Amino acid sequence: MYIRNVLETGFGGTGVGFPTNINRESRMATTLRDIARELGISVTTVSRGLAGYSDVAEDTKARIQATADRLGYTPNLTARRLQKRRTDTLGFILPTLTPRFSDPFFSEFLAGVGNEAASRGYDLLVSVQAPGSTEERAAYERAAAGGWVDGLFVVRTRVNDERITRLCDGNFPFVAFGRTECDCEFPYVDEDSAAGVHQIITHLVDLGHSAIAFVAPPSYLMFGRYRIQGFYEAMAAHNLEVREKWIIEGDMTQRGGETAAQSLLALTERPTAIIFGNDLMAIGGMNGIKATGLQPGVDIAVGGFDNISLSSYVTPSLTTIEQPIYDIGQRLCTMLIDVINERELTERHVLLSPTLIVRDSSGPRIQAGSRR
Amino acid sequence: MYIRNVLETGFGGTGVGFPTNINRESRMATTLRDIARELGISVTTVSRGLAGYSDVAEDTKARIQATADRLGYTPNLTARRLQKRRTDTLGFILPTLTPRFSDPFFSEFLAGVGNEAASRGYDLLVSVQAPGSTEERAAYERAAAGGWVDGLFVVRTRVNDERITRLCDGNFPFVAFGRTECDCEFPYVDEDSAAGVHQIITHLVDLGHSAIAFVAPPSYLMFGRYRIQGFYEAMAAHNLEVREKWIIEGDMTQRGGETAAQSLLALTERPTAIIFGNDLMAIGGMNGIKATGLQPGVDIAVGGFDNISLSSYVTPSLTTIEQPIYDIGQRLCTMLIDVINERELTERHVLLSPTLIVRDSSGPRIQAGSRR
DNA sequence: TTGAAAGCGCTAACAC
DNA sequence: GTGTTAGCGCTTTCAA
Repeated sequence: MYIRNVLETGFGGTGVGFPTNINRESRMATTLRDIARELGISVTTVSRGLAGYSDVAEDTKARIQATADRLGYTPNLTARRLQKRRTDTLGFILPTLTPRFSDPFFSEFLAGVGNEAASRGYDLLVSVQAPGSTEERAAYERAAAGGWVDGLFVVRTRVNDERITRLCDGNFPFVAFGRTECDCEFPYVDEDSAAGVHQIITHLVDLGHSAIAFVAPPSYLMFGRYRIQGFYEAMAAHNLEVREKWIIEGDMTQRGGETAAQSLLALTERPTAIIFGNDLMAIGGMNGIKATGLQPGVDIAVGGFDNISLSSYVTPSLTTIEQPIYDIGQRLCTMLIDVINERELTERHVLLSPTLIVRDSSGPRIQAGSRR
Repeated sequence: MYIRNVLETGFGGTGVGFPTNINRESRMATTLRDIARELGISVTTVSRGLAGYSDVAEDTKARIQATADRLGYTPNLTARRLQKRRTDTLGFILPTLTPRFSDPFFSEFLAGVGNEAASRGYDLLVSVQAPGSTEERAAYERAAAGGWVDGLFVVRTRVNDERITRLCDGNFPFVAFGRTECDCEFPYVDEDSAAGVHQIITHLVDLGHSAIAFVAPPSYLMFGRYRIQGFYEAMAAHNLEVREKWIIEGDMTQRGGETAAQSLLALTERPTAIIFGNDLMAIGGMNGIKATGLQPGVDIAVGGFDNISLSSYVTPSLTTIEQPIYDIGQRLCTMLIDVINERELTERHVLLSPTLIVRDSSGPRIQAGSRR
């Protein structure tokens, strides 16, 4: 009726092109009611016809479908969500250390999650928040309150992760990439970081190294913790001395790796090999090494962690531990959807065995003590 | 009442711990009605009190707020959205060429958009779809139908971009990173790619190069088109001959750059310089060059495009054209929010001037004809 | 200053 | 098979 009036009293007279500001009006979406009115049947029947219920006559169904198509009907998701009390949306709160971050970790994870979500009919809501910030907490609070998203992905788990305790307390559906030391049980996928460090250290020892330094990920991150622990264990297992000066905490960025490498090389007693907590730092670190006039892979062995796609394209190519981020994203997505739908998970706790990728940066076999 | 029954007939008897499956129930969120009932006032008043309307008595307001806090009230966004007919959500359909993509472009853009969106109170809905696929089309169709998101970001615009024509036709709010050749007007931010190619070619010419090859971005992408055009123009401006064999279309990945470089070097008449359509290809390309025994930055000059954060960390460091992706994302986000709220944009069409970043890969000045 | 009523668009229980 | 009724949780006239 309202619309009728508008059309009838159009300023331009009939047949004359409307000014563009009419567009807003014309964008009024068709609803079930429009179809119902058009066909002279009830909204309910239209709803069920479209949903393919068996208790709707075949020919009514066909007529409904036809007018729906003609009118370009698309269901109003918001209304449907309100009614069904689920959003069919998965949430992902990206913990970015710096605002202008650019970590391949996230884009790869996003791809894995996103593809899987799309193919399962779920949307993905992404929020960018600094780890530990008030805003981050607020975002989790909002999620846990319900109605925002049906479930959450938690990545880069922290040693004492209040995000996770919060979600556990609220009994909100979520899955995590990584474990924690919190006292709660939740579904996760993680890579056995400690085992990864073991592998790379064994590799370096095999090559003749014993003076091995470690540029660790932040220790508040659970995988940082595991990698550091793994470092100590592996060194002990090989009867190697660990010098505290040879362990530096990095910030996961290239820049951080560069600085760390340089301060390591500025020591009077230099290591002959450096393991970096992630590939980004390793790549930056190799630059730092070059800047001091040494050659990574020749004068200093370098190892990374993650096997990001660029790691085979740097010079020297990076020896690293593979972490199948894309697959983990995909898998976590499947798990989360199962959790949301209260299906039993076949595996609630997945611990993946890492693979060592040997490339050039770890260099050839050396004679003990042959380095400067 | 329903719940009452459940509680009253609980199997365990009173005082006995409930089985964990009760949690689902306990997660029932507090609504306005709960607060209203608690206070013995109407839902309307609660709603307005919380919204801070001036026509609610100060002390009622305070009491409302207090119980809201106590009960841990969070508004049900879905209900609010249905009522307000806006989602406060921005959409971003990520066109990933390969499923397991890892393009720093996207994570940086996402960071820019995401931070801005968060600070403006908007959510970001991300969907991952192969460019040109049926699914991608469906996603845009759904968006244009309304109710899914309030506005869209379109990135990596295509020469003939049906996403854009669709959105224009439907008069749906969106902004684009890039222009198109479609016959419609829309708000965008773009970098002057042609000017960028000009700069890098001038730089190479200054260094003594004349045999310049180009590994172009896909020509269906608008910025690919511009960069190719820019290449021809700049070569013409410098009176340089363009050999068709020296122009190869790449796929924007490292692998693609590597292959392209190798086929270029396999020619009997080799270029002395190669410009790549983006940094990822340039990095891969440098690897391809090394694989044939030549040194990028010494035997062959290399230029990239984008200035991704890794480009200063590869060896040799990459001479490239800067593209401030993060800032563009931020700016586009502001624009989109303005479009959604029907505010006049100060600038509907932004064309940024690129900056040349000279590093090592373009090498030193050469004598004409001094290369093998 | 507060409340009753209507409605956003959809689905579902329950008649008929 | 189809329609009636109710309701998801919220906002917003309009009266009181």
